[in-house]
Amino acid sequence: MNIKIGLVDDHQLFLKSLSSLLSSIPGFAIVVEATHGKDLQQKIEEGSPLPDIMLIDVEMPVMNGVATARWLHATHPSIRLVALSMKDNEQTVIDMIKAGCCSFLLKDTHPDELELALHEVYSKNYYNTDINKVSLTELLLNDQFGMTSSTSENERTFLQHATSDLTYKQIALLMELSERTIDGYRESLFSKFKVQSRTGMVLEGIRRGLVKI
Amino acid sequence: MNIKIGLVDDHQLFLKSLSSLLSSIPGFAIVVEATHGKDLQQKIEEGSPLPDIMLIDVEMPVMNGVATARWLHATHPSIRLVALSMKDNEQTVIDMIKAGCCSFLLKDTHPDELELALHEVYSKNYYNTDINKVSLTELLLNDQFGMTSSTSENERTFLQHATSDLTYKQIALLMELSERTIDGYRESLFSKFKVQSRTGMVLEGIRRGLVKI
DNA sequence: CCCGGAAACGGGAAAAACCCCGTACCATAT
DNA sequence: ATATGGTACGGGGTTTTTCCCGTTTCCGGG
Repeated sequence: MNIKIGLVDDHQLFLKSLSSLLSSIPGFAIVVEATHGKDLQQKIEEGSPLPDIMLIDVEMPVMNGVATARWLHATHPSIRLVALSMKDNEQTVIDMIKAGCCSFLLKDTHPDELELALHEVYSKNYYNTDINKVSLTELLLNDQFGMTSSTSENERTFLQHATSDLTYKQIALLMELSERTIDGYRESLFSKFKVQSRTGMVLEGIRRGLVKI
Repeated sequence: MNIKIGLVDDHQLFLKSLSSLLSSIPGFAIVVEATHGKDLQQKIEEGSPLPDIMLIDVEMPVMNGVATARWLHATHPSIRLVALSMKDNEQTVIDMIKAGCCSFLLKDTHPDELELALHEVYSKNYYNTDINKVSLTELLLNDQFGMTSSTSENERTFLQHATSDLTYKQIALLMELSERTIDGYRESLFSKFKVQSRTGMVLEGIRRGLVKI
Protein backbone atom coordinates (compact mmCIF):
# COMPACT_ATOMS: atom_id res chain seq x y z
CA MET A 1 0.00 0.00 0.00
CA ASN A 2 1.45 3.33 -1.11
CA ILE A 3 1.74 6.27 1.26
CA LYS A 4 -0.65 8.90 -0.07
CA ILE A 5 0.95 12.36 -0.30
CA GLY A 6 -0.62 15.79 -0.79
CA LEU A 7 1.27 18.89 -1.91
CA VAL A 8 0.55 22.60 -1.42
CA ASP A 9 3.00 25.11 -2.91
CA ASP A 10 2.44 28.32 -4.83
CA HIS A 11 5.43 27.81 -7.10
CA GLN A 12 4.02 25.73 -9.91
CA LEU A 13 7.42 24.59 -11.07
CA PHE A 14 8.39 23.39 -7.62
CA LEU A 15 4.99 21.80 -7.09
CA LYS A 16 5.08 19.81 -10.30
CA SER A 17 8.77 18.97 -9.92
CA LEU A 18 8.38 17.66 -6.40
CA SER A 19 5.31 15.75 -7.53
CA SER A 20 7.36 14.15 -10.28
CA LEU A 21 10.20 13.34 -7.89
CA LEU A 22 7.99 11.73 -5.26
CA SER A 23 5.97 9.81 -7.82
CA SER A 24 9.20 8.28 -9.08
CA ILE A 25 9.98 6.86 -5.63
CA PRO A 26 8.30 3.48 -5.04
CA GLY A 27 5.95 3.54 -2.09
CA PHE A 28 4.65 7.06 -2.60
CA ALA A 29 1.64 8.31 -4.51
CA ILE A 30 0.59 11.91 -5.02
CA VAL A 31 -3.15 12.15 -4.51
CA VAL A 32 -3.72 15.92 -4.38
CA GLU A 33 -1.89 19.08 -5.47
CA ALA A 34 -2.79 22.71 -4.75
CA THR A 35 -1.16 26.11 -5.20
CA HIS A 36 -2.40 27.65 -1.95
CA GLY A 37 -4.63 27.03 1.06
CA LYS A 38 -7.91 28.15 -0.53
CA ASP A 39 -7.17 26.01 -3.58
CA LEU A 40 -6.65 23.02 -1.30
CA GLN A 41 -9.85 23.72 0.67
CA GLN A 42 -11.84 23.80 -2.55
CA LYS A 43 -10.30 20.57 -3.88
CA ILE A 44 -10.92 18.74 -0.61
CA GLU A 45 -14.48 20.02 -0.26
CA GLU A 46 -15.13 18.88 -3.82
CA GLY A 47 -14.25 15.37 -2.74
CA SER A 48 -10.58 15.08 -3.61
CA PRO A 49 -8.93 11.98 -2.09
CA LEU A 50 -7.35 12.62 1.30
CA PRO A 51 -3.60 12.01 1.70
CA ASP A 52 -1.84 10.35 4.63
CA ILE A 53 0.71 13.16 4.70
CA MET A 54 0.31 16.74 3.50
CA LEU A 55 3.41 18.74 2.57
CA ILE A 56 2.67 22.42 3.14
CA ASP A 57 4.75 25.36 1.92
CA VAL A 58 4.94 28.16 4.49
CA GLU A 59 5.20 31.17 2.17
CA MET A 60 2.10 31.36 0.00
CA PRO A 61 -0.32 34.02 -1.25
CA VAL A 62 -4.10 34.03 -0.60
CA MET A 63 -3.92 31.60 2.34
CA ASN A 64 -0.54 30.97 3.89
CA GLY A 65 1.03 27.86 5.37
CA VAL A 66 0.06 28.56 8.96
CA ALA A 67 -3.62 29.12 8.15
CA THR A 68 -3.66 26.09 5.87
CA ALA A 69 -2.08 23.85 8.49
CA ARG A 70 -4.47 25.08 11.16
CA TRP A 71 -7.50 24.46 8.96
CA LEU A 72 -6.37 20.99 7.92
CA HIS A 73 -5.47 20.03 11.48
CA ALA A 74 -8.92 21.12 12.66
CA THR A 75 -10.99 19.53 9.90
CA HIS A 76 -8.93 16.43 9.11
CA PRO A 77 -6.81 15.64 12.18
CA SER A 78 -5.78 12.24 10.85
CA ILE A 79 -3.65 13.81 8.12
CA ARG A 80 0.00 14.25 9.18
CA LEU A 81 1.26 17.71 8.30
CA VAL A 82 4.81 18.49 7.21
CA ALA A 83 5.93 22.11 6.80
CA LEU A 84 8.23 23.05 3.93
CA SER A 85 10.05 26.36 3.97
CA MET A 86 12.94 28.30 2.45
CA LYS A 87 14.03 29.90 5.71
CA ASP A 88 14.16 28.34 9.19
CA ASN A 89 13.11 31.44 11.08
CA GLU A 90 12.36 30.54 14.70
CA GLN A 91 8.94 32.13 14.87
CA THR A 92 7.84 30.41 11.67
CA VAL A 93 8.90 27.02 13.01
CA ILE A 94 6.97 27.65 16.22
CA ASP A 95 3.89 28.84 14.35
CA MET A 96 3.82 25.82 12.06
CA ILE A 97 4.40 23.35 14.88
CA LYS A 98 1.66 25.03 16.90
CA ALA A 99 -0.61 24.88 13.85
CA GLY A 100 -0.32 21.11 13.96
CA CYS A 101 2.70 20.17 11.86
CA CYS A 102 4.70 17.18 13.04
CA SER A 103 7.80 18.11 11.07
CA PHE A 104 9.54 21.15 9.62
CA LEU A 105 11.81 20.73 6.59
CA LEU A 106 13.88 23.22 4.65
CA LYS A 107 13.60 23.32 0.87
CA ASP A 108 17.31 22.69 0.56
CA THR A 109 17.24 19.38 2.36
CA HIS A 110 18.34 16.41 0.30
CA PRO A 111 15.61 14.32 -1.35
CA ASP A 112 16.87 11.29 0.56
CA GLU A 113 16.19 13.08 3.81
CA LEU A 114 12.71 14.02 2.61
CA GLU A 115 12.03 10.38 1.85
CA LEU A 116 13.28 9.36 5.28
CA ALA A 117 11.24 12.11 6.90
CA LEU A 118 8.06 11.00 5.13
CA HIS A 119 8.53 7.41 6.24
CA GLU A 120 9.23 8.47 9.82
CA VAL A 121 6.25 10.79 9.90
CA TYR A 122 4.04 8.03 8.50
CA SER A 123 5.13 5.43 11.03
CA LYS A 124 6.10 7.47 14.09
CA ASN A 125 4.01 10.61 13.58
CA TYR A 126 6.99 12.94 13.94
CA TYR A 127 10.36 13.75 12.41
CA ASN A 128 12.94 16.35 13.35
CA THR A 129 16.07 17.21 11.40
CA ASP A 130 19.37 17.33 13.26
CA ILE A 131 19.42 21.10 12.92
CA ASN A 132 16.38 21.97 14.95
CA LYS A 133 16.11 18.79 17.00
CA VAL A 134 18.08 20.32 19.86
CA SER A 135 16.50 23.74 19.88
CA LEU A 136 12.92 22.77 19.16
CA THR A 137 11.80 22.01 22.69
CA GLU A 138 13.70 25.06 23.88
CA LEU A 139 11.89 27.18 21.31
CA LEU A 140 8.52 25.89 22.42
CA LEU A 141 9.42 26.57 26.05
CA ASN A 142 10.43 30.15 25.33
CA ASP A 143 7.21 30.49 23.44
CA GLN A 144 5.13 29.70 26.50
CA PHE A 145 6.34 32.78 28.32
CA GLY A 146 4.52 35.20 26.10
CA MET A 147 7.02 35.21 23.27
CA THR A 148 4.17 35.04 20.82
CA SER A 149 2.55 38.44 20.88
CA SER A 150 0.03 38.74 18.12
CA THR A 151 -0.12 41.92 16.09
CA SER A 152 -3.34 43.82 15.43
CA GLU A 153 -4.77 44.63 12.01
CA ASN A 154 -3.79 48.30 12.37
CA GLU A 155 -0.28 47.45 13.47
CA ARG A 156 0.19 45.24 10.44
CA THR A 157 -0.99 47.86 7.94
CA PHE A 158 1.26 50.41 9.67
CA LEU A 159 4.14 47.92 9.47
CA GLN A 160 3.50 47.45 5.76
CA HIS A 161 3.61 51.23 5.21
CA ALA A 162 6.73 51.51 7.37
CA THR A 163 8.41 48.98 5.09
CA SER A 164 9.17 51.77 2.61
CA ASP A 165 11.00 55.05 2.14
CA LEU A 166 8.11 57.04 3.70
CA THR A 167 8.36 59.09 6.91
CA TYR A 168 6.01 58.46 9.83
CA LYS A 169 4.31 61.79 9.05
CA GLN A 170 3.52 60.61 5.52
CA ILE A 171 2.27 57.28 6.87
CA ALA A 172 -0.02 59.13 9.32
CA LEU A 173 -1.52 61.09 6.40
CA LEU A 174 -1.93 57.91 4.37
CA MET A 175 -3.71 56.07 7.17
CA GLU A 176 -5.69 59.21 8.13
CA LEU A 177 -4.55 58.97 11.74
CA SER A 178 -2.67 61.26 14.10
CA GLU A 179 1.13 61.12 14.21
CA ARG A 180 0.82 60.19 17.87
CA THR A 181 -1.32 57.18 17.05
CA ILE A 182 1.25 56.04 14.53
CA ASP A 183 3.86 56.52 17.23
CA GLY A 184 1.78 54.22 19.44
CA TYR A 185 1.81 51.45 16.84
CA ARG A 186 5.55 51.91 16.46
CA GLU A 187 6.14 51.68 20.21
CA SER A 188 3.90 48.63 20.49
CA LEU A 189 5.71 46.82 17.68
CA PHE A 190 9.10 47.82 19.12
CA SER A 191 8.31 46.05 22.39
CA LYS A 192 6.69 43.05 20.71
CA PHE A 193 9.65 42.63 18.35
CA LYS A 194 12.22 43.60 21.01
CA VAL A 195 13.89 46.19 18.75
CA GLN A 196 14.76 49.87 19.12
CA SER A 197 14.85 51.19 15.59
CA ARG A 198 12.54 51.38 12.60
CA THR A 199 15.03 49.38 10.55
CA GLY A 200 15.03 46.60 13.14
CA MET A 201 11.24 46.62 13.22
CA VAL A 202 10.93 46.38 9.44
CA LEU A 203 13.46 43.55 9.26
CA GLU A 204 11.64 41.60 11.97
CA GLY A 205 8.37 42.15 10.09
CA ILE A 206 9.98 40.66 7.00
CA ARG A 207 11.42 37.71 8.96
CA ARG A 208 8.01 36.94 10.46
CA GLY A 209 6.39 37.19 7.05
CA LEU A 210 4.05 39.95 8.23
CA VAL A 211 4.95 42.21 5.32
CA LYS A 212 5.78 41.65 1.68
CA ILE A 213 8.61 43.50 -0.06
CA MET B 1 18.94 13.98 -30.19
CA ASN B 2 18.01 15.13 -26.70
CA ILE B 3 18.46 18.72 -25.58
CA LYS B 4 21.12 18.66 -22.86
CA ILE B 5 20.14 20.62 -19.77
CA GLY B 6 22.22 21.82 -16.82
CA LEU B 7 20.79 22.90 -13.46
CA VAL B 8 22.18 25.19 -10.76
CA ASP B 9 20.09 25.74 -7.64
CA ASP B 10 21.00 25.80 -3.97
CA HIS B 11 17.77 24.18 -2.83
CA GLN B 12 18.53 20.50 -3.10
CA LEU B 13 14.90 19.50 -3.07
CA PHE B 14 14.05 21.86 -5.92
CA LEU B 15 17.17 20.85 -7.83
CA LYS B 16 16.44 17.14 -7.66
CA SER B 17 12.73 17.62 -8.21
CA LEU B 18 13.21 19.72 -11.31
CA SER B 19 15.78 17.26 -12.52
CA SER B 20 13.25 14.47 -12.11
CA LEU B 21 10.54 16.48 -13.84
CA LEU B 22 12.67 17.40 -16.86
CA SER B 23 14.07 13.89 -17.18
CA SER B 24 10.54 12.57 -17.44
CA ILE B 25 9.83 14.78 -20.47
CA PRO B 26 10.97 13.14 -23.73
CA GLY B 27 13.56 15.23 -25.57
CA PHE B 28 15.38 16.48 -22.50
CA ALA B 29 18.38 15.08 -20.67
CA ILE B 30 19.97 16.43 -17.51
CA VAL B 31 23.75 16.34 -17.93
CA VAL B 32 24.93 18.39 -14.97
CA GLU B 33 23.59 19.53 -11.59
CA ALA B 34 25.17 21.93 -9.10
CA THR B 35 24.12 23.67 -5.90
CA HIS B 36 25.88 26.99 -6.57
CA GLY B 37 28.27 28.75 -8.97
CA LYS B 38 31.50 27.47 -7.46
CA ASP B 39 30.16 23.94 -7.43
CA LEU B 40 29.33 24.28 -11.12
CA GLN B 41 32.76 25.73 -11.95
CA GLN B 42 34.43 22.77 -10.27
CA LYS B 43 32.25 20.21 -12.02
CA ILE B 44 32.85 21.80 -15.43
CA GLU B 45 36.59 22.17 -14.89
CA GLU B 46 36.71 18.51 -13.88
CA GLY B 47 35.34 17.64 -17.31
CA SER B 48 31.62 17.40 -16.70
CA PRO B 49 29.62 17.25 -19.96
CA LEU B 50 28.48 20.66 -21.20
CA PRO B 51 24.73 21.29 -21.58
CA ASP B 52 23.00 23.11 -24.43
CA ILE B 53 20.96 25.12 -21.95
CA MET B 54 21.84 26.01 -18.37
CA LEU B 55 19.06 26.86 -15.90
CA ILE B 56 20.47 29.21 -13.27
CA ASP B 57 18.83 30.15 -9.98
CA VAL B 58 19.36 33.81 -9.11
CA GLU B 59 19.43 33.60 -5.32
CA MET B 60 22.31 31.38 -4.21
CA PRO B 61 25.00 31.38 -1.53
CA VAL B 62 28.77 31.26 -2.22
CA MET B 63 28.46 32.38 -5.87
CA ASN B 64 25.17 33.91 -6.94
CA GLY B 65 23.25 33.71 -10.21
CA VAL B 66 24.65 36.88 -11.74
CA ALA B 67 28.28 35.89 -11.15
CA THR B 68 27.60 32.36 -12.36
CA ALA B 69 25.88 33.57 -15.54
CA ARG B 70 28.70 36.02 -16.25
CA TRP B 71 31.36 33.36 -15.80
CA LEU B 72 29.55 30.81 -17.97
CA HIS B 73 28.83 33.36 -20.67
CA ALA B 74 32.51 34.35 -20.75
CA THR B 75 34.02 30.86 -20.70
CA HIS B 76 31.38 28.87 -22.61
CA PRO B 77 29.47 31.34 -24.80
CA SER B 78 27.74 28.57 -26.75
CA ILE B 79 25.66 27.53 -23.72
CA ARG B 80 22.28 29.28 -23.64
CA LEU B 81 21.54 30.64 -20.18
CA VAL B 82 18.09 30.79 -18.60
CA ALA B 83 17.57 32.61 -15.31
CA LEU B 84 15.21 31.13 -12.70
CA SER B 85 14.01 33.28 -9.83
CA MET B 86 11.36 33.59 -7.14
CA LYS B 87 10.89 37.33 -7.55
CA ASP B 88 10.83 39.36 -10.77
CA ASN B 89 12.54 42.42 -9.35
CA GLU B 90 13.47 44.80 -12.20
CA GLN B 91 17.11 45.19 -11.30
CA THR B 92 17.60 41.44 -11.03
CA VAL B 93 16.10 40.89 -14.47
CA ILE B 94 18.40 43.54 -15.92
CA ASP B 95 21.45 42.12 -14.19
CA MET B 96 20.76 38.57 -15.37
CA ILE B 97 20.05 39.66 -18.94
CA LYS B 98 23.21 41.75 -18.95
CA ALA B 99 25.12 38.78 -17.56
CA GLY B 100 24.21 36.85 -20.70
CA CYS B 101 20.88 35.16 -20.02
CA CYS B 102 18.51 34.86 -22.96
CA SER B 103 15.44 34.27 -20.81
CA PHE B 104 14.13 35.02 -17.35
CA LEU B 105 11.56 32.69 -15.78
CA LEU B 106 9.77 32.79 -12.45
CA LYS B 107 9.71 29.69 -10.29
CA ASP B 108 5.94 29.71 -10.28
CA THR B 109 5.60 29.40 -14.05
CA HIS B 110 3.81 26.28 -15.20
CA PRO B 111 5.99 23.32 -16.23
CA ASP B 112 4.42 23.47 -19.70
CA GLU B 113 5.70 27.00 -20.12
CA LEU B 114 9.14 25.92 -18.98
CA GLU B 115 9.12 23.21 -21.61
CA LEU B 116 8.04 25.69 -24.26
CA ALA B 117 10.67 28.16 -23.09
CA LEU B 118 13.44 25.56 -23.29
CA HIS B 119 12.46 24.61 -26.84
CA GLU B 120 12.27 28.25 -27.89
CA VAL B 121 15.61 29.08 -26.31
CA TYR B 122 17.17 26.03 -27.98
CA SER B 123 15.90 26.90 -31.44
CA LYS B 124 15.58 30.69 -31.42
CA ASN B 125 18.11 31.62 -28.71
CA TYR B 126 15.62 33.67 -26.76
CA TYR B 127 12.31 33.43 -24.91
CA ASN B 128 10.31 36.07 -23.08
CA THR B 129 7.23 35.50 -21.00
CA ASP B 130 4.20 37.70 -21.62
CA ILE B 131 4.74 39.46 -18.32
CA ASN B 132 8.10 41.02 -19.00
CA LYS B 133 8.02 41.00 -22.80
CA VAL B 134 6.62 44.52 -22.96
CA SER B 135 8.74 46.11 -20.31
CA LEU B 136 12.02 44.38 -21.05
CA THR B 137 13.34 46.71 -23.74
CA GLU B 138 12.13 49.65 -21.69
CA LEU B 139 14.03 48.35 -18.68
CA LEU B 140 17.21 47.98 -20.68
CA LEU B 141 16.83 51.51 -22.06
CA ASN B 142 16.41 53.01 -18.60
CA ASP B 143 19.44 51.06 -17.58
CA GLN B 144 21.64 52.74 -20.19
CA PHE B 145 21.26 56.11 -18.51
CA GLY B 146 23.36 55.21 -15.52
CA MET B 147 20.73 53.33 -13.59
CA THR B 148 23.27 50.68 -12.78
CA SER B 149 25.69 52.18 -10.30
CA SER B 150 27.98 49.59 -8.84
CA THR B 151 28.58 49.53 -5.11
CA SER B 152 32.02 49.28 -3.53
CA GLU B 153 33.18 46.57 -1.13
CA ASN B 154 33.07 49.00 1.83
CA GLU B 155 29.61 50.21 0.90
CA ARG B 156 28.32 46.64 0.80
CA THR B 157 29.73 45.69 4.20
CA PHE B 158 28.28 48.92 5.62
CA LEU B 159 24.94 48.07 4.01
CA GLN B 160 25.02 44.62 5.58
CA HIS B 161 25.64 46.16 9.01
CA ALA B 162 22.91 48.76 8.40
CA THR B 163 20.49 45.88 7.76
CA SER B 164 20.05 45.46 11.51
CA ASP B 165 18.90 47.14 14.69
CA LEU B 166 22.30 48.88 15.17
CA THR B 167 22.84 52.65 15.13
CA TYR B 168 25.38 54.22 12.77
CA LYS B 169 27.62 54.93 15.77
CA GLN B 170 27.71 51.23 16.64
CA ILE B 171 28.39 50.35 13.00
CA ALA B 172 31.29 52.85 12.95
CA LEU B 173 32.79 51.12 16.01
CA LEU B 174 32.26 47.69 14.43
CA MET B 175 33.97 48.68 11.17
CA GLU B 176 36.65 50.67 13.03
CA LEU B 177 35.93 53.79 10.99
CA SER B 178 34.88 57.35 11.84
CA GLU B 179 31.18 58.16 12.06
CA ARG B 180 31.76 60.67 9.25
CA THR B 181 33.10 57.96 6.97
CA ILE B 182 30.05 55.82 7.65
CA ASP B 183 27.96 58.88 6.85
CA GLY B 184 29.77 59.07 3.52
CA TYR B 185 28.83 55.49 2.63
CA ARG B 186 25.26 56.20 3.65
CA GLU B 187 25.09 59.32 1.46
CA SER B 188 26.63 57.49 -1.48
CA LEU B 189 24.15 54.61 -1.24
CA PHE B 190 21.23 57.04 -0.82
CA SER B 191 22.02 58.68 -4.16
CA LYS B 192 22.75 55.38 -5.90
CA PHE B 193 19.50 53.83 -4.63
CA LYS B 194 17.51 57.09 -4.98
CA VAL B 195 16.18 56.91 -1.42
CA GLN B 196 16.12 59.31 1.52
CA SER B 197 15.92 57.08 4.57
CA ARG B 198 17.84 54.24 6.11
CA THR B 199 14.80 52.00 5.83
CA GLY B 200 14.52 52.71 2.11
CA MET B 201 18.22 51.99 1.66
CA VAL B 202 18.02 48.68 3.51
CA LEU B 203 14.94 47.57 1.54
CA GLU B 204 16.61 48.42 -1.78
CA GLY B 205 19.68 46.48 -0.65
CA ILE B 206 17.45 43.47 0.00
CA ARG B 207 15.66 43.87 -3.36
CA ARG B 208 18.98 43.99 -5.21
CA GLY B 209 20.22 40.96 -3.31
CA LEU B 210 23.21 42.89 -1.93
CA VAL B 211 22.47 41.82 1.63
CA LYS B 212 21.12 38.69 3.27
CA ILE B 213 18.56 38.84 6.06
C1' DC C 1 56.22 67.74 -9.89
C1' DC C 2 51.76 69.23 -9.74
C1' DC C 3 46.98 68.25 -10.38
C1' DG C 4 42.49 66.06 -10.01
C1' DG C 5 39.64 62.73 -8.15
C1' DA C 6 38.57 59.40 -4.63
C1' DA C 7 38.24 58.10 0.08
C1' DA C 8 38.35 59.18 4.98
C1' DC C 9 37.33 62.56 8.04
C1' DG C 10 35.24 66.77 10.79
C1' DG C 11 31.60 70.57 12.59
C1' DG C 12 27.19 71.82 12.93
C1' DA C 13 22.26 72.42 11.93
C1' DA C 14 17.66 70.72 10.65
C1' DA C 15 14.57 66.89 10.37
C1' DA C 16 13.08 62.51 11.70
C1' DA C 17 12.83 59.00 14.90
C1' DC C 18 12.52 57.67 19.56
C1' DC C 19 10.68 57.87 24.31
C1' DC C 20 8.70 59.77 28.13
C1' DC C 21 4.72 62.27 30.47
C1' DG C 22 -0.22 62.54 30.22
C1' DT C 23 -5.95 62.68 28.78
C1' DA C 24 -10.32 61.00 26.57
C1' DC C 25 -13.21 57.63 24.88
C1' DC C 26 -15.45 53.14 24.72
C1' DA C 27 -16.54 48.57 25.52
C1' DT C 28 -16.75 45.00 28.97
C1' DA C 29 -16.56 42.99 33.45
C1' DT C 30 -17.48 43.01 38.39
C1' DA D 1 -21.89 52.22 39.05
C1' DT D 2 -17.17 51.71 39.08
C1' DA D 3 -13.16 49.41 37.50
C1' DT D 4 -10.32 47.75 33.83
C1' DG D 5 -8.16 47.38 29.48
C1' DG D 6 -7.55 48.72 24.90
C1' DT D 7 -7.21 52.39 21.42
C1' DA D 8 -6.57 57.11 19.74
C1' DC D 9 -4.43 61.14 20.84
C1' DG D 10 -1.42 65.30 22.63
C1' DG D 11 2.98 67.95 24.62
C1' DG D 12 7.55 68.02 24.88
C1' DG D 13 12.26 66.33 25.31
C1' DT D 14 16.41 63.33 23.82
C1' DT D 15 18.77 60.70 20.43
C1' DT D 16 19.55 59.40 15.78
C1' DT D 17 19.43 60.37 11.19
C1' DT D 18 19.95 63.34 7.41
C1' DC D 19 22.24 66.90 5.00
C1' DC D 20 24.91 70.82 4.55
C1' DC D 21 29.55 73.13 4.82
C1' DG D 22 34.36 72.01 4.70
C1' DT D 23 39.97 69.59 5.14
C1' DT D 24 43.47 66.00 4.79
C1' DT D 25 45.50 62.02 2.64
C1' DC D 26 46.60 59.09 -0.95
C1' DC D 27 47.30 57.64 -5.63
C1' DG D 28 47.78 57.50 -10.61
C1' DG D 29 48.33 60.54 -14.96
C1' DG D 30 49.98 64.55 -17.57
